[in-house]
Amino acid sequence: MSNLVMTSDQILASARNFIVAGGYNGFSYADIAGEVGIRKASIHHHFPSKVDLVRTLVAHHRERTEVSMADLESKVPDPLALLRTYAGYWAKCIEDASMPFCVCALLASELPALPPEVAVEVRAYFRFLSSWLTKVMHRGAEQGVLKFVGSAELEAETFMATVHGAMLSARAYGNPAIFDAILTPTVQRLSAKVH
Amino acid sequence: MSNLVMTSDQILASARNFIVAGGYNGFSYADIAGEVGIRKASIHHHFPSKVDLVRTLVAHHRERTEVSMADLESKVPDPLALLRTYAGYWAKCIEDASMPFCVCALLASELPALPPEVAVEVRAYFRFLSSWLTKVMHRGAEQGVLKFVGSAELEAETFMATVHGAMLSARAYGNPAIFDAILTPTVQRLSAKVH
DNA sequence: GTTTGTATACCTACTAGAAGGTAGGTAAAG
DNA sequence: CTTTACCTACCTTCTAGTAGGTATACAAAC
Repeated sequence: MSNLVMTSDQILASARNFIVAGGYNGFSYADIAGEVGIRKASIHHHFPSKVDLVRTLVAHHRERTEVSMADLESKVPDPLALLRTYAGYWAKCIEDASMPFCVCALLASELPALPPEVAVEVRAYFRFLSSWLTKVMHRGAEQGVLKFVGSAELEAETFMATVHGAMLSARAYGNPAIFDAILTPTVQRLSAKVH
Repeated sequence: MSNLVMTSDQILASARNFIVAGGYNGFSYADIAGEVGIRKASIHHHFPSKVDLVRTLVAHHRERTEVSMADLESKVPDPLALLRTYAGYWAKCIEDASMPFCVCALLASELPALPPEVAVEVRAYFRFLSSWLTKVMHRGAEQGVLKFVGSAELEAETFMATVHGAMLSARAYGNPAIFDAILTPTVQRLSAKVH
């Protein structure tokens, strides 16, 4: 049983890496089998179809993100510090190449060609992230630690867009540092202090 | 000859639509053949390999973008209006679904899995767009029509990231309006007037 | 405490179809 | 009579997915 969980986790981790590199159609069961060290048919034992595999992967990713965010909120109460920590988390993932792109952002880019079951999960991730950021923006404005012109919703959407776009630029330039170069001033601009 | 050009243009247009929907591995020669109304082998007559086809497509896209931008600069001299027009162009493409995503942005997202010949062209597009936006930012600051804290380069990178991220959000939400909702205030924020 | 049943985790071997690509032919235009 | 634009027919490799087998573990039944 513990062996099962290990292998299925290895399959999910391998699939995540492949998707982050090349999207839904950028990998095959044979690729994963080669990396994990099992046979193609064994992957079908854990995940009957490719759709099952990727749907599970995205659902788990969203659930883990939800837990991480709740965790972060309790540890880092200040909304500005929260945004800094969030941006810093991605900066680290990109810089050490452990997760050079958000798996959901990549899948979202090919959303029209995605199996519907996967598309649903991807949209759910975006909705969660957007609502979480909106909450943070709202709280920051209330506490007077964040300052912006539009609504909290709009500011959250703009922030999320900048994060995803900065990931893309880091990849296009082959320069991880550009992510932090964009995000640090973007977070700073939201600060109510100095200016 | 004119018949040839027409067909090869149809092939490129079809390939562009497929890539915009699902990326490099999201379509096949059979898909294009079906859409254009010719046989698979005929595509190989115009483009010997898939790499040739996509490399040509991206190269043409960059060249046309370069011409369009030069054109735009002569018609719209004001840097702020230039940014507004650029954002408005994409807003229109997304809203009428004629080009709901930038083909180079999509390919950039799967850059690590792309054939090197294609990757080179995609990076060239990003470098061009970045340098063009930097030029616009620089000129805008000189003329006193644009105002920002960091360097023109950084502001250009941030703007480009926001554009690409806003495209992604529009796609993820299935809501074209979110692009304009993000971009209009983003451009406005760069204006030296009012605030 | 063997035996028997059942589930898990993997395997080899296979299938049908789709992938990119080739060989070689035809019809028309210059 | 050569080039262009297209075709049919084919090839090889890869694709997701299936069928059916084996080894192991952990039970309950005798």
